[in-house]
Amino acid sequence: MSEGLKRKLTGFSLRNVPGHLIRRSQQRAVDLFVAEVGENGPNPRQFAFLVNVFLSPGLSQTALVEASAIDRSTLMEVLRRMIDKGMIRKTRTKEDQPANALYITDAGIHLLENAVESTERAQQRILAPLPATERAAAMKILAALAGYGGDADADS
Amino acid sequence: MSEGLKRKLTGFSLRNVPGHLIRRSQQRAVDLFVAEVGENGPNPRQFAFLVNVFLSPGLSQTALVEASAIDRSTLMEVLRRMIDKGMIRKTRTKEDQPANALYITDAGIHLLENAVESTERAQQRILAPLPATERAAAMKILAALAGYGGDADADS
DNA sequence: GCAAATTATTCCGTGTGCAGATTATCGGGT
DNA sequence: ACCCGATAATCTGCACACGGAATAATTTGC
Repeated sequence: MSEGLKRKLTGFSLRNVPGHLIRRSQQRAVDLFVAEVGENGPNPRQFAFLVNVFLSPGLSQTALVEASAIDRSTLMEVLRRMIDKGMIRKTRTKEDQPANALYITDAGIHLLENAVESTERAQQRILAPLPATERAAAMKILAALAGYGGDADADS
Repeated sequence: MSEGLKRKLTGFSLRNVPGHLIRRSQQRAVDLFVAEVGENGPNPRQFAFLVNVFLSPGLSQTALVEASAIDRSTLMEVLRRMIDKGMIRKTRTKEDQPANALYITDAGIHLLENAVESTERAQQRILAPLPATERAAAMKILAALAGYGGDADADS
């Protein structure tokens, strides 16, 4: 029964599967981020979130879910930890919706400040295997693969 | 204190951060995989693992960790589920190391057989946002970003 | 033949990711 | 004042991801 399968799969290599390459790239990107920013600093998700809250203080969680592409359930956990560590402040806005308004704290700003440089280094290292001339093209390709197709809205 | 930060971060967009684009691409790739292969079929990790076990029966978990790029701890869980569902069989090889030898079952082969076509469709859809002429270049770039640099060994 | 080094597996704790159900808060209609 | 619908947040359950510690099986040194 597996004869046809064998024929189809001999010579098969994960290295020719786009999804696999993307996953490996993601693993490597996170590794480099952590290596540059370090244990104490924010992780990639926290960094993205901190930036968004810094740039748009007072937004609700839902708004930030869209801005930072973190699932709402995941965000609950991430937020809890960031609030515990004092990077973010959450206040129930009585006036508005049943929504929370989120603000970055001074400690959060400090953390962000320290992380900006190393984050940039990490991003450079992510693209480092590519010749400098191809990096812009790579970014375009990644944007396409990420589903950012000719739109203007969505992420910040 | 945050004045310098503001200068550095105004105009900042996650869309210009390679790591973010890679993450989004990965999310999209998994979505497409699940959409094509369906609920009952294997997920991307299971598929990669099944193929590797099918092509190299009797390998140990450690060997397969390297082949399929799944962390050893994660593999424990993934394996447990696959064994529960009867896709994989595990036997303690008394002769060899303190290692387990893994084999795909008939049910696993059947599952794999059903998933091959839809997996291919999923991979095509992943690259679909790119013009056909750029897809080969994209694969090269992804391989580089994944850290597959000019080697020959490693993954199957 | 037995203790020690070696290697593979397993366990544990923490964190991300996501879908579905539930709860909380508000506005409006009556 | 009370119910209703809408929206935001929260909770629950499952799955992946990964490091470090503990455990099991084997081989080597003596």
